[in-house]
Amino acid sequence: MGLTRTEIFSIEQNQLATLLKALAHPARIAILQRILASNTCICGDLVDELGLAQATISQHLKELKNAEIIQGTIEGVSVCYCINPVTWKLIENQMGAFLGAYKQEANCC
Amino acid sequence: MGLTRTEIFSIEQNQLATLLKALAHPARIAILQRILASNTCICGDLVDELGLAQATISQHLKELKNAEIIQGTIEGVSVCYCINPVTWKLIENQMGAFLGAYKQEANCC
DNA sequence: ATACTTAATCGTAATATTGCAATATATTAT
DNA sequence: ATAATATATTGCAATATTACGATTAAGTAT
Repeated sequence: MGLTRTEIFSIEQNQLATLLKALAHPARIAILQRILASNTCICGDLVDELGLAQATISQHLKELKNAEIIQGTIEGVSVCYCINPVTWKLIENQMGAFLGAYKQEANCC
Repeated sequence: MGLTRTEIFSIEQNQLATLLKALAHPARIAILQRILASNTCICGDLVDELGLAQATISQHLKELKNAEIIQGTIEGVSVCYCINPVTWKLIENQMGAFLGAYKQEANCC
């Protein structure tokens, strides 16, 4: 026990949960907002700007990369990260469908 | 260590992260989809329909309630859950702003 | 009151996450 | 080749999450 029983849920449910989990940390939201702000890619400026240790930032970046939410390219001695447009679109679509399924009705509990 | 350093992030970043964390589990997504499907409220049908123990479902419901994503009303011997429209709208707005901030540019890494 | 039904809570084991110092790796500059 | 810079990885401690059996609480029926 103590392990999410992914086998009893649909691919889509697991996929959306995984994507949301990757987003569900203030540091990772801050990292993404930082990337979104300067549309051009960014690297270890994050370490200076967020107040977290370099190892911690690197770990969060790795998680975002694993989820394919961002992608990084080596640029000389530093690494440039940017949004993965495919996954971003996927999140928009999946979340749009999920959130949009709610039709507010009068008779509720 | 081992504890999220919420103090270095903005209220909004922490709030969005908390909401997404509450959504970021396939069981909770399944529960919400079940509630969304029959717009009217639901109770322990969830225990029968999802393949998880009653205690586990109850715990997931509690988390969704804590995040104010759902609300429950006692209805006789059972409990009826439904979406909290205020929080749902909040998620839509916050996620919309967050995801919408991405403008796909040609020159990226 | 007793039995029954439904849901919440408690306790616990297994696993995952978060954060960071220390170290390793890789690229650039001298 | 050596030094400097930037990022990744490792190891570890603290904490959180997930799942479930067992129990409790609270309402309904007999």
